[in-house]
Amino acid sequence: MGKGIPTREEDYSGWYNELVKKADLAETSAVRGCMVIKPYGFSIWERMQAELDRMFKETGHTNAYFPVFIPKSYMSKEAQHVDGFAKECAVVTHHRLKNAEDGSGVVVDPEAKLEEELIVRPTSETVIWNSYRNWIQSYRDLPLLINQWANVVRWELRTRLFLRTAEFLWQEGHTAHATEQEAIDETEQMLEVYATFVEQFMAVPVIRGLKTPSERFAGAVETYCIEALMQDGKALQSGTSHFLGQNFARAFDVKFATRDGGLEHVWGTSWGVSTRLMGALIMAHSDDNGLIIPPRLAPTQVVIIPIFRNEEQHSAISEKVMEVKISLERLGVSVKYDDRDTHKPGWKFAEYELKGVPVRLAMGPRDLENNTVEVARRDTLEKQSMELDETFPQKIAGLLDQMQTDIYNKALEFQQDNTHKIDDYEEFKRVLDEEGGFVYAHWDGTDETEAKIKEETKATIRCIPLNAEAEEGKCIYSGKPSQQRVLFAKAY
RNA sequence: CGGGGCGUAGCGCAGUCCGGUUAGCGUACCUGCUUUGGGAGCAGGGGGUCGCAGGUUCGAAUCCUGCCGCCCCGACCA
Repeated sequence: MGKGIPTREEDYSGWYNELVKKADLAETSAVRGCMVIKPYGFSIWERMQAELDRMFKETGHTNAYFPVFIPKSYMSKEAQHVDGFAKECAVVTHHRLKNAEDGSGVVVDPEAKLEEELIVRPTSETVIWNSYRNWIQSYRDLPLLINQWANVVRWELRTRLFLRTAEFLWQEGHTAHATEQEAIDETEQMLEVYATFVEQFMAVPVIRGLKTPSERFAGAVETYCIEALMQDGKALQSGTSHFLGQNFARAFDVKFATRDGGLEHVWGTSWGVSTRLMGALIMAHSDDNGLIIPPRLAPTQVVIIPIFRNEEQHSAISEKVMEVKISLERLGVSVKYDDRDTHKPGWKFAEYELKGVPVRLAMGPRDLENNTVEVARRDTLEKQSMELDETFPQKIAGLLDQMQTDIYNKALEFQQDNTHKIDDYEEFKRVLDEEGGFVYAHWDGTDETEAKIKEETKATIRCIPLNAEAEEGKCIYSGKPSQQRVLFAKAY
């Protein structure tokens, strides 16, 4: 493509990195591992937030906000939790700077050392459950259904824009329930909310499943996840929903009086999706010309570009375009009219292609004369001339719906074409090495086998699929009996 | 933390081996004219602590020493 972005074929990760930057989604910052999300990238994230937030509220959740700092002692209250996160925590040790005595700048004031260090939250279970102790007294206080939109910090060794950054934006739901079953139902419900969002808005098909014990969230009894397949054949974990059992309730002593006068620990869940979804969106659909954004998430669904030689033509076209714009907006379509005379039409065509605007309308003197407009769709790059009659707005709205479906179906077809059922370990290794994709294979259920396979193939068990058919088989590695196939892939 | 690579204009790079005019090219930016149905053309213009600090030298982007930062590959991870 024109702007020096490598093709996917040449250099997939180079393509991804350059696309993120050239499409104005994000850039690296002065702080190692942290990104600046630029206005266009953030507007897509805001579309995701808006739809997810609506879905959370429809399922009874309310938003709240908890502190970015966690007292160090909280982290160690749940033993597995601290094991999972200890290695990647940013720690605040002082609260003041002072001028250096040699005039070289500012230094940390040793006098200002904190009594107890503060951890910059890598996730908020501990600080939230500490509050829940006071919020929950009785079965009447349950269920407690809270969501938080926040930033978190995990000191990752190697980072990539959106896919893995030291600081990232996400939402984290934290709920408390009177019964185990109700908490499990909540965990499963939120997994389904995520799957629905990713499939219906992001147009990315996902596999719903359970993590193996080794991949489970630190402190969870069970971790549910959705896994998506990217164009390079690698899997991306796109959302997780955890059943916490009574682990955090015990760690933070959160008990409630039951209806019959007893005193019990509450049952918890937590669930989250992050700006990593931006990475999934980019990698699932985009091509060598730039981004492809599904209409339901596109900040701008239709861009209109005028083609004119003089001011007279410009104003005549603008007048017509305004009518079209209003008629589309009436149907809920978001429209941008770009009549800047600082860039030529060809430049704008390339620019909006790079940014993935789903539909482009171009109107020039010829169109004005014939009462037509050129309609180009981003996903297929097809162009056609359409009559500007009273059915036109409906046709564009219909086209956007069609594109949403087509983009999903293309991704689904790719996923199906790259999903294999394999029973022979040599074939298993060959496919993962040469072709990538999802591989369904039998597993004996042990950590040892999982670790060995990871060591030998770099592939991990992405999940134990939900609703899979029971099937007698033999573990692909050990040959021991297995009741069900699990999903293997190399992952981000 | 191990291995490799790189720091020169907003971005992408050449120049460094072998020290020597005023540090150069593409792109982007500014001005003007011509252009405008797929990233325009011509002319003119602005923009540089050559990563930082020290050293060698008449003279350092270039040689020496030390430091810093970034990227890629591994281990860790949403």
